[in-house]
Amino acid sequence: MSLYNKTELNEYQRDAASFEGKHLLVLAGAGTGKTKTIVARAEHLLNAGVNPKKLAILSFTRKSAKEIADRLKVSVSPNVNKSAITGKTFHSWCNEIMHYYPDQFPHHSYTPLDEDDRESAVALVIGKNFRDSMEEKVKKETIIAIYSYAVNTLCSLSDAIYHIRFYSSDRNDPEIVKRIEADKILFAPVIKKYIDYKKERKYIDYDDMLNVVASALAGSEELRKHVSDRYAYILVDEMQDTNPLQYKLLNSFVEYSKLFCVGDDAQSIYSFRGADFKTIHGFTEIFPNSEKRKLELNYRSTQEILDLSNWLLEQSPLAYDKKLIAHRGTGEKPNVIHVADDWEEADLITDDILKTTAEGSKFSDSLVVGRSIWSLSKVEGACLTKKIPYLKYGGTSLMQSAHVRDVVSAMRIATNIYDEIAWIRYLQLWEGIGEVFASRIINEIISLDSLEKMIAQLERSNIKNLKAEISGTLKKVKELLNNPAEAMMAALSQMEETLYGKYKDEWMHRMNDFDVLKEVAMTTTSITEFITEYVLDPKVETTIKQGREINTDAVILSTIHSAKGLEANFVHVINVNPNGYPSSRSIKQGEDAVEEERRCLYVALTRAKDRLNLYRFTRSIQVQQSDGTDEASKLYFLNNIPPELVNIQVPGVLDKDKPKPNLGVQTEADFPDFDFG
DNA sequence: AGGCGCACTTTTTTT
DNA sequence: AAGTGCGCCT
Repeated sequence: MSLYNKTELNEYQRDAASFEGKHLLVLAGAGTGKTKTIVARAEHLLNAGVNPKKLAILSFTRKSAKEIADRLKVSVSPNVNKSAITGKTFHSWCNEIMHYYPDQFPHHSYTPLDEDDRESAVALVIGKNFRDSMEEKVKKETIIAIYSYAVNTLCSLSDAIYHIRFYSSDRNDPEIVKRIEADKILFAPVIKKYIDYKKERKYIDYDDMLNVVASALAGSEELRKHVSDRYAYILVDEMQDTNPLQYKLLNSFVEYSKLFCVGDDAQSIYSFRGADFKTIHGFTEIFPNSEKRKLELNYRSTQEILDLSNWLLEQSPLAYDKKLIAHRGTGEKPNVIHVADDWEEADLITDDILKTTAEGSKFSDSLVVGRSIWSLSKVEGACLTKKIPYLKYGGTSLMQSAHVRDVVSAMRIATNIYDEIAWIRYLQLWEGIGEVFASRIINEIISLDSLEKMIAQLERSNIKNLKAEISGTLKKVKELLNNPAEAMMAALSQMEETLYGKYKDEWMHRMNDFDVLKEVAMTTTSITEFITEYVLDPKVETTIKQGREINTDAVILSTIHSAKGLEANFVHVINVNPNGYPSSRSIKQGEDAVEEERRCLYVALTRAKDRLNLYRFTRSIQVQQSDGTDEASKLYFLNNIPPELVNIQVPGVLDKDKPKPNLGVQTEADFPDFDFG
């Protein structure tokens, strides 16, 4: 069981895990035992008598944070309090800190806004009149991208505008400088209004959670001392994805806590959230009293898989200085498989999965990855028809789907009556109430100081056939503030008829999601806590039962981003086509974006232990051959792939080699008769 | 004027 | 799956 005491660690991993100095960065390539080392470090500390509550185990995503905590619980000695071991995201950690120090953080009780809510809030702030008064249409997505980039990278509005809108242009070009200034005049008032709006309505967005805590800690030595005492040891996974705002947060712990960070610059794929993979190289300069270690021996894959991965990085103009060496030795060459379309692709993949399971492998030995969760839909369909159980990682979670948001909106109103975004959604659900009526009603009630008064005013408004359920649901939920599961079921039963009208045939299917939601609700003690949980940790995995029990063996369908940290015997990477790797979008954005795409594909390739299959469309290759001059074809990552690195399989061509039956010779081409009668 | 249904397009990645 | 645009209905 114990990782640390047994011979499971190599000397480099053990050396890192038992580090005696202050701060350490472990630079570790894919498959070199990054998670193992961080788990061993935690175990080393716990064995030395450190209270598990004093460990902050952090990562960028929920999945990898949970992974470390789960593995630690298995390997740690039985006399350690396992319930105190938790993996946190930076966001959930900051939320926890706010709750420990409620006097320093009045924001601890604010309603958290997820990305969709934030879009709604910015749309409200822009407003129709404001939008019309502007010379050019201001898109809410642009405002959010600029604002979020500025907050996450601690940069000025001008720099953020440059980065989001004029990235590939010359920063000092007078024309660009002029356009940035013009944008500033346009965007600054909207951003100002959004910040004021959050304060007024008691909202807090994802970026605020980090920003509020990082700034408070930076500004108070007293607070830093207290919080550092609470988290004496900070372990950070996926350090290469850490953005400047998170560096600022960590920087408040360098005086009194010890940092232990692991990462791999070649796996940095979160620049859209402000991470810069080069920052990790400056670790020892940024944090005083720190050292660096390296792990280079790969335990996961065969050499053939690593040869292809290494080759991909070597093609980059950037020097990643990575050459993974397989401890396991050699195996099967990666396959590049040509398919006609994504239907054939899905068919081949699912056939392969069935073949491996027939030979004794588990479904979970297969992993299918794609650039977006949406691109995996054909594979999902094929799994359904062939009765292959699967789990989906990434993309829109169950809790962000429309029908769940509908029910949660009633719960949000009951806890924060000024939650305008929830009011808008809730009111528009009901027949006869659209955008205009909803905002008219909200204008009438939002300044009242209790839900009762709001409901009374609502009932006075002249909506014909005002349904009793509109106020009935809210009243019912209000009575159950400390029983989120009951409150949810009550809201659901009152709203069911209306929701059925909205979702029609889909409703029976969507309704099942509330069973999962109810279980989440039952682990919380108030609706406020439930809503925070809902935003910070929405249940992402959609379990498909397929006539089997939940949590049984299943194939994993995942985005590359969500697959980070995963591994599997058989890995299928779909749609490895020109215009996809790198994506045409990234080509427009310039070289840095293209390099991030390269790292994305690298992450995908290095998930495989024994067999790696890459799929690409035959037609996209033909297009490339007839016109090899366009940008997408030139940059395509599989161009000029040395033939000895892969097996290229072309099913159509193989068919041609089969001997053909003798069917006689048609001497003249003709068309069938057409009936003009 | 405002709501609603229908056809149509468009999807990165995560907290 | 969810957003957008358009025309019809109340």
